[in-house]
Amino acid sequence: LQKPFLKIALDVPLDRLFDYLSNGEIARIGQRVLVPFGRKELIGIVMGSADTSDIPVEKLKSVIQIFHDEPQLDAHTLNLVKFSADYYHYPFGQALLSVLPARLKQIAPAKTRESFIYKLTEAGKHFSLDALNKRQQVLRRVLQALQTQHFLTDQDLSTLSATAKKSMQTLIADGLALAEKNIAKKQFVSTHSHPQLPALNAEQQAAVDQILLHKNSFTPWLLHGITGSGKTEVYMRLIQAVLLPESRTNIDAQVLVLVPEINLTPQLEARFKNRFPDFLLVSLHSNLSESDRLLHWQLAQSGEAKIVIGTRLSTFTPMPHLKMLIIDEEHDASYKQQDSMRYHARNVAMMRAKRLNIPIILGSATPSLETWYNVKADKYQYLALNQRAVSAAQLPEIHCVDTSKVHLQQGFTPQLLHALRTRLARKEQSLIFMNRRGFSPVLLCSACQWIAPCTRCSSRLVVHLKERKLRCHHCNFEQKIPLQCPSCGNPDLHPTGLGTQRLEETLAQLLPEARIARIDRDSTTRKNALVDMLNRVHNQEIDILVGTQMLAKGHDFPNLTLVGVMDTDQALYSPDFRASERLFAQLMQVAGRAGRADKKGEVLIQTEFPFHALFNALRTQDYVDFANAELEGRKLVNFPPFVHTALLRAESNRFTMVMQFLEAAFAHAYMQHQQVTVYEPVRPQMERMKGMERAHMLLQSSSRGALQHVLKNTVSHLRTHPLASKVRWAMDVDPLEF
DNA sequence: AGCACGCCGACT
DNA sequence: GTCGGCGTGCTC
Repeated sequence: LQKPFLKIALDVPLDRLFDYLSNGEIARIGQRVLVPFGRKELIGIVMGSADTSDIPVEKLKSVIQIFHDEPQLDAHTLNLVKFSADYYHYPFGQALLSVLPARLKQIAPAKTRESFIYKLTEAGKHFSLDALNKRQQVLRRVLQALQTQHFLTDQDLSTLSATAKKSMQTLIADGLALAEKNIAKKQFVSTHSHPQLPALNAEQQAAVDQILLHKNSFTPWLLHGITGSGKTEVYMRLIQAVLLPESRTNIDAQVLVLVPEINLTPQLEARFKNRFPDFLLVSLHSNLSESDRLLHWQLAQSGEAKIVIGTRLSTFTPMPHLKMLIIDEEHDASYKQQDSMRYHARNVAMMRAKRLNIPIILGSATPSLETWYNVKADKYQYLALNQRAVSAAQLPEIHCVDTSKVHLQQGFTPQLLHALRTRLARKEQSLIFMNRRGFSPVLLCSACQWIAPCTRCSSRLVVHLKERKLRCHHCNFEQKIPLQCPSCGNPDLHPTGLGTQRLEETLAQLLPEARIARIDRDSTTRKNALVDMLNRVHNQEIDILVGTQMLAKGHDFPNLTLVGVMDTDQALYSPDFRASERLFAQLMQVAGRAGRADKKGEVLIQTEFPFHALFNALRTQDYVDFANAELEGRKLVNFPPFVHTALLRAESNRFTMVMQFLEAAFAHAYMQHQQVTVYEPVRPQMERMKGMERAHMLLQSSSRGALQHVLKNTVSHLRTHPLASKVRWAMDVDPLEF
């Protein structure tokens, strides 16, 4: 680009590009630049050039620096971000800059950390340790390590000794060792030998064959496999086929695997690394340090990393040779970004696959209804894995226990207690699962029914007995437990409701001989606490596990044969129309924890509604039945996925401003298009949050195009509205929660 | 969003 | 006398 005016995208909430004078150097589209902006300097991305500018020339500033030595963002990535920014009605510049790792948004030129691997020279190989002075201990150890391990990384050295790097420099100076600059091999090379591939069952083989028949064109697949049916093995076979094609035409292929935002990433990563020792694999998630994040991102962008495993934030990572997309647990809610650009990673990935004309595989045991709807509409191809890959493993038996008909002992039915005692006697493990929502213990006054509220949120404070504190789970506000009721002065205040803490204590009382561990957000805040706890479970040091969602995923406990589900009834009749979909997915997952090895599992669900359709479908582990019925219900009341929705969210410390803003939006959007229904602004369940008053306005249409049209007009109108800068607002397209 | 400029109240 | 409150307006 040699034209005099450059169009630059910047990380500012103004939905336009900014014109700058070229500094005379040749800039390319997608290149990183440094420009003056107001009183500051900002990093921007070159989006184009022009011979003219709408801004008077005297107001234009000049580009400060063009980062010539860096690779620029490719056209596909730029287009994908452009599409997403339009679809989610978010300023393009902010969307684009958010794709970059934070290091690239800083002014200092991004330096890739130099790293080396160290080897012995020929002289070093024949060097005898006896020639060393007795006091040169570190030197001796480094040499010894080199002679046994062929090469060492910087990381190896630092674990060897704090001064090992110095010793290595001595060895290099003496000509005994040499350093090879090699980013890629640094911490990624695995010394494992090729493992024996596990045999595929017929369904797995069919899935692999089918997908590979269409591996060179855009084909969305739903891989529907129950827990333990071997979805991951199917992914790995596909990756292998894409990275190592028989007709070596694709030698530069890359694969992106998206996973939910939970701590199973390290396990999955290890499994993939072990399977593909010859391919550079990198991960991208929020727990990486900034420098690792940059390094991994650059390795993906350069094409050196062949496999990228990442959470939602890696959706837009540039990958020049991307040949296949895999979305594991595609129904997981963590794929939806809940702030800034509120994109859905699965849907963006779908668009990415379409534009690249490559296959995309959505894997799940309990697909989202949206995906199921697309399967039924023949938009996605359907593949089922109905057998557990370990053939000896059996499905658990699922029973409901009617809590309305029996006497409860502190929340427990006699049946569940009996089942727990049986496992204790048999030295098997049990899991007590509860849905956190609404069943945390609150502080209740026995005289006037006062319940301790949060002053900043419309929620109740949760009792934490061990810390003797009340805490808000939304804003982390804390206070001491009051000695008497602030409303009537009654000193008799007690915790009510079944929190996990109370559950743990109750169980300890009822089953004093049991060794109990509680796993939830409070008990696992310490680093490694979760890992320690899981290890204790594996070592049979725990009889009963008590916990929330965290337990439902990814952990395999061979000796666990009973799952008790405490109380989930509020989700059955929740005002949130997705609550039952989530509950079903959760219970399917937690049921999968029971009896994974050769021991048959049992699941006991305590409920007042044992004949609810959801439990019927669960008993037979029949997702298809459940999904069809649920879809039918959504169709009757015209809910997603039968209509497309968008939610204009707004909040401010002053409620009247929120409403004024939303009323203005309503007036503008209402009756703008006959196919789009606009609802009056209303307050959400959580009307107040962190001291902010909230409200929102729903827009809905059976036509995505019509809805987009109204959203576009409304958002651009709102951007110039005087209240837009006083109210915090966001357009949430395809919202998950209302 | 930042970050300025700008005009009115309680402080060494 | 000034330090600082946050209202308004701009950024190529």
